[in-house]
This record gives sequence, structure tokens and C-alpha cells, in this order.
Amino acid sequence: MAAVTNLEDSNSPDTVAAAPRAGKSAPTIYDIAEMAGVNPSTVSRALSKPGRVSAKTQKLIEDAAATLNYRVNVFARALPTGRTHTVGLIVSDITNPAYFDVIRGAEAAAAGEDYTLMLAESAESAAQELTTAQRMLATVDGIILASPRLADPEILALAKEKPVAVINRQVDGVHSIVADIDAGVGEAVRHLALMGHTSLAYVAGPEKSWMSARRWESLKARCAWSGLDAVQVAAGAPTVEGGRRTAAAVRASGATAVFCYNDLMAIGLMQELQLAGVVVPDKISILGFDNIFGSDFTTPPLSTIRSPLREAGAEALARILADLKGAGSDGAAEPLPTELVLRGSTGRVS
Amino acid sequence: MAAVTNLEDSNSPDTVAAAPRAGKSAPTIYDIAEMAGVNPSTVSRALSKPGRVSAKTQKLIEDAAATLNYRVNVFARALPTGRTHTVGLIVSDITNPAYFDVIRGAEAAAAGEDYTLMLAESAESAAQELTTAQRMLATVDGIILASPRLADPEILALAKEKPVAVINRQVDGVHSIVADIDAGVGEAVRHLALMGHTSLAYVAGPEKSWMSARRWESLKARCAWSGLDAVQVAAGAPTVEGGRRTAAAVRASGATAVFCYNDLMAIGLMQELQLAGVVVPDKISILGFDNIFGSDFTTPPLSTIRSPLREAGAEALARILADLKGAGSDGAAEPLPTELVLRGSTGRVS
DNA sequence: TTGTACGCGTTATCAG
DNA sequence: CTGATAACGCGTACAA
Repeated sequence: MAAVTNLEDSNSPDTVAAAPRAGKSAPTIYDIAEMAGVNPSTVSRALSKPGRVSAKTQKLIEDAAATLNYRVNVFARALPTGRTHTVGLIVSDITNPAYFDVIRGAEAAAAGEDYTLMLAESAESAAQELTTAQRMLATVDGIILASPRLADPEILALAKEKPVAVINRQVDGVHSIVADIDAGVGEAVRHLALMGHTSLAYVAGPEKSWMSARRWESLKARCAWSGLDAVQVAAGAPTVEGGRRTAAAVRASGATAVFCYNDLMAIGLMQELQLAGVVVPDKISILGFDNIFGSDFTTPPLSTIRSPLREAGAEALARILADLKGAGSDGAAEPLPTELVLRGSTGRVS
Repeated sequence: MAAVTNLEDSNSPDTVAAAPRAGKSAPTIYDIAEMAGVNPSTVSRALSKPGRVSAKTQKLIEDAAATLNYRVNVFARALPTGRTHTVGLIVSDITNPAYFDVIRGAEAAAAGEDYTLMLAESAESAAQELTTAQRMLATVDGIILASPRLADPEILALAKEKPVAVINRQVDGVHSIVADIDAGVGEAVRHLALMGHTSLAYVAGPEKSWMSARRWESLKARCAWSGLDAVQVAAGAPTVEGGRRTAAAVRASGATAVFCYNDLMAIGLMQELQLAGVVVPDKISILGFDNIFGSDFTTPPLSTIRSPLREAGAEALARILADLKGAGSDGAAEPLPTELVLRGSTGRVS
């Protein structure tokens, strides 16, 4: 394996110019003031609160700013105000495709309001989530916690410092964005009952996951209502590997249909089952949650319960921005719906 | 724009319950100075360059900082220095799992040096990439461009302002992290020849992708050397959908083995082919590049050429940090090898 | 080795 | 409505 970073044999890797210092520094409001013939403070006003200056000088200043190609220095602005126009988003695992949409939703919402999103991951660790959040707190105006592993009191403590919104979690006192999983679960259970299933199982996710417990409750309740059996047979890391490890317990349970905490686990479970010669869905039906990217790569493609992750990300950001703008009233938000996505991993009981 | 904050823990605290200070606002170096009985500037020195103060006062100051639970105000620090301890990373598509490892590699390297990573995506658009980069430029110390769609001159212009490193691209004059694809391609072609294939095809990615061209060149050269036919039969967006759209052209080509620009396209192509009743690999072998998360979800699992993405991310960050530290021209970088990952989508020619 | 004084770019508080 | 001036917290020549 010969080659290298600079492939083309020309090993001139290091004529690379080192951090050059641009000769002229960026234009400031003083430059604009001079050009427009007004006081710097007037420029500041014109550029931040477009209401407190006369229309004439406003235009004068804006023109000058434009020709100078002026851009605010966010650090200088953050110093007196403490505001950074930045919102943090902490996800539990950046390699979980479920967060793609959360990230994109939040990012789009942020960009639309001229905010910047800061992304961090907690690697499924409550401790790391806490230190990350606290570190972020210094540089952001608010924080979004997606599927947090933190305990409620810790989240509330965070919320005392700056606006906080949680996704996939219900925490009284902070903005909580939770999808209405009952809808999707109801659809799924009804469908499975129609296919002849009477004994369902649930493979749980991390212990600290509020959402995992919630999904199990929803499933249990729905099954009780429909007169089906439902048991929680295993738990594990919310990853493909974690799903694989639950295969033995799932087989032992005798259930004919299995809900997994998320698609990743469902995929892992299905892989392991197939490896052992269990045919899906003939022998056992498998369902995931989230409808992540890649859940249709499998054979059979995974049936799953779609969550409105993108909308959740956008909603979380909107709530924080509302807090920031003082419009605090976090009135009741409409529940975000879930729905059954039927693909090949579920079928008639044999 | 999003950012990945590093997980580096700043102080130790947490056990300290009592609020260290009566004042509401965060402690500053003035508070520390007062408590330690020294001048604020001494505190500044002690906290930034641990060499310029006496060991005694150093400890005095550090103790005071600890009991005060002091944390530097990054904005105040950025103002005089222009340094933010932040590096930007722009990827072309955040939903492409290939970037997982790039992101993690860069993040880990950043965290290790107490830097923070800012993440943004260009959505495969050169224009958006440029505006994003320029926007970032104001708040980061350097920028990493992963698979940039920008033209060379534009990248060089960026590099004139702050340190820049590109991944999957060779740009003379800026740090270029490119894996040795010849190694993996060589392995793959040799394997296919052994399996009886004589006519290979390449499905290209985006036109602006330097890496796509490079992969095609490598394949072409290797085939020529081995006496095999190789043609580029199609091109498309580097996505699953893009891969699907190339199916017709691929079938028309008559090739028995197809290299795709990346795994996403390979998966899409395989799906579309299978939908049309073409059996993989019996009728046609398919190979991807990158070995992304999920490339083993398919049936058959995808054969692919693994790229050291994580190492690339780490390397890119290291180069930028070296620039920042003035140690500018670091010697030749270590080679980043690629290798063939043989799974089920390749087989003997029928 | 440590203290003094000032600047970084912006916003906020007063006057006018 | 606009101008002057004082913070904001930190780094750093320049002195001492």
C-alpha cells in the first residue's frame, strides 16, 4: 500500500502556505460611520434594530455597509450582549441515521432565522452529555437535547441557565417534543392482529431512554386493549450490534412478532436471526421505530413506525427561539403524528 | 452551519454545591486576581501560557480559578486574538454515512487538542459551499473541506484567509488528504479478473467531484495494465436515487462487473437491477467505494473498497492545527491505504 | 517575574 | 432621532 495523502507523486505536500495574515482587517462600524458621516453608535442601532433611526440615515448606512462588504463581528457582539445567535443540539449518537432528520430540521429552522446550529454527541453517556451540555452553555443561546440520557433534575438545572428543549422525552417544565407514538403503534398492532399474530414481544433500548419505556407502554396498552399478549423480552444498546445480541432472547420468547426500540436494533436482530436460519417474516415478523435512512436496504426491507423527526428538530428550535424572543408562552403544541410504514419484514403468521 | 463541540472537560467541579460568588455574573480574571492578590494580567498569563509566571503564583491563581469555578469567556478571548479554538468542517451531504467517520475522526482530533469542530453541509452545491465557507470563516480558525465541489481557485482563495485542508481532493497549495485508491482498486480488479470478468464498467459521481474522476482514472489504468476492458457508462448524483437511475445504462453496457463512485450509488443500482430481475452477483457484480455504514445491510451485502475516512478527518484537523501553531510545514504525511472488502455483491462471471 | 495601560468591535446608557 | 462615552473580558506591548 504505497501511497499517501498527496497522491500525485509530486511530493510537494508542503509548499502549503501557512496561515497567511490578510493585510487589511475587516471593516467595522467605524468605517461605515465615517463613510456615511454619522456616529458609530448610530450605525450599531441601524444594523441591529432597524426601527430606531430615520429612514434616510438607515439607507445611508446600509449602503455604506454593503459597499464595504461589512459583516458583524460576532464575538464583539457577544461580549456586551451575551447572545451568540447560536443554538446547540446534542444527539446521543451521531452515527444513528435517525438524527439526520432532526439535525436537518433544526438546521433549516435555524438558518431561516439567521441562527447557527452547534452539533455535539454524547456517545450514549449521561456523564458526557452533561459535560458537553455545560461546555456548550457558554457559547450558545439555547440547547436542544435529542433523546437525552440525563435525569430530569439535571435537565431542569440546565434549563435554569438557558432555554432548553428536549426531543423524544417528556420533562415537565421544559419544552418537550414528543411524537404521538400511540397512533403508529395502534396501526401496527391492528395490522399484526389481522395477520394472525397473538403473541408480541418488545426489545427495549437503553435503560435511561425515556422513549424506550414510552414505546413499551404504548405497545403494552394497545395489546391489552386488543387482547394480545405482549412481553418485553430483552434490552440492549440502540445499535445494530445491540440488536444482534437480543436474538437468542427473542427466539426463546416464542413471540411471532417483535417490536424493536429502533430500526438499528431491528436490523441487527433480523441479521442475527437470518444467520441462524430463521426466515423473516415467515417465521417471525420484525418491526422497528423511526424509519431511518437505510431501513429499506435490508432484505426483506424493514417495516417500521415512522417518526416525524425533521419536524421535531424544527419545532424544538422554534420553541427555543420563541423563548429567546421573550414570547415565552410555550402554548400547547400539536402532537406530531407517527405512522406505520409497511414493508417486507412483517407478514402473516405461519 | 452546525458544530461539533468537543467533549474535553474543562474543570473538575460538580462536587461543589455552594455558589462560589455572590455576584450573579460569571467570574472573570478580575475576580481571580482579587482572590489571589495579583494583577489581572498575571492571571491572564498564568491561564494561557503556563510558563511566564512563578510556580507559586501559578498555583495560587489556579486554586482561585478552581474555587471560583472559572471558565474563560471565549468571546472576550477571541476579540483581541482573533482565535476561537474552533475548526470548521464542511461536508457535501450530511446524510451520506461516508462522512460519519470523517466527522468522528476530526472531532476526536479536535477534542484532543481542546478545539471545537463546527459542522456544515453544502448539499452538493458549489454555490452553497462557498457561502457556507465564507460564513464560517468569520468564526473559525481553519476549515476542512470534505469532497469539495468548489473549483480550485475558490479553494485557494479561502486558503489565503485561513488554514484550509481538503479531503478526497488534490489541490496544490493546500493540505490535501487523499487516500491511495490504487491499492484498493488494484486488489479489486485482480479479484474480478480471477473470477473471469473481462469487461468492467464505471458509474461516475458528480461532475465536479475530483474524486470521481480520480477513481475512474485509477480503474482505467489498472484495467489497461491487466488487459481488461473498462468503460464509463453513466454518471449521476452520489445518492441511492442517483444510482438507481443508472441501471438502464449499466445493463446496456454489457459489462459483467460495475464499480460505482460510492456505496450509496452501488446500493441504488443494485436495488434497481434486482427490481428488474437481474441477479447479483450471478448476472452482474457490483462494487462500491467507501464501505459506509449500512453497506452490509443489503442482500447480497455490498463488496466495496474501504477508505480510511476516520484517519483522513483526523489528519486534516492535525494539519490545520499545525498551521495554526506556526509549525507550518510538517513533513510528509503517512500514507492512507485503501483496501478491498469482499462481500456478496461480487462473484464469478456466469 | 509582575503591574500598567490600552485596544479588540459592539452594545447600552446617557445626554442633547 | 442622534452623538458621546462607558462597559464587556481578555491579551499584550511596554514598563517597572
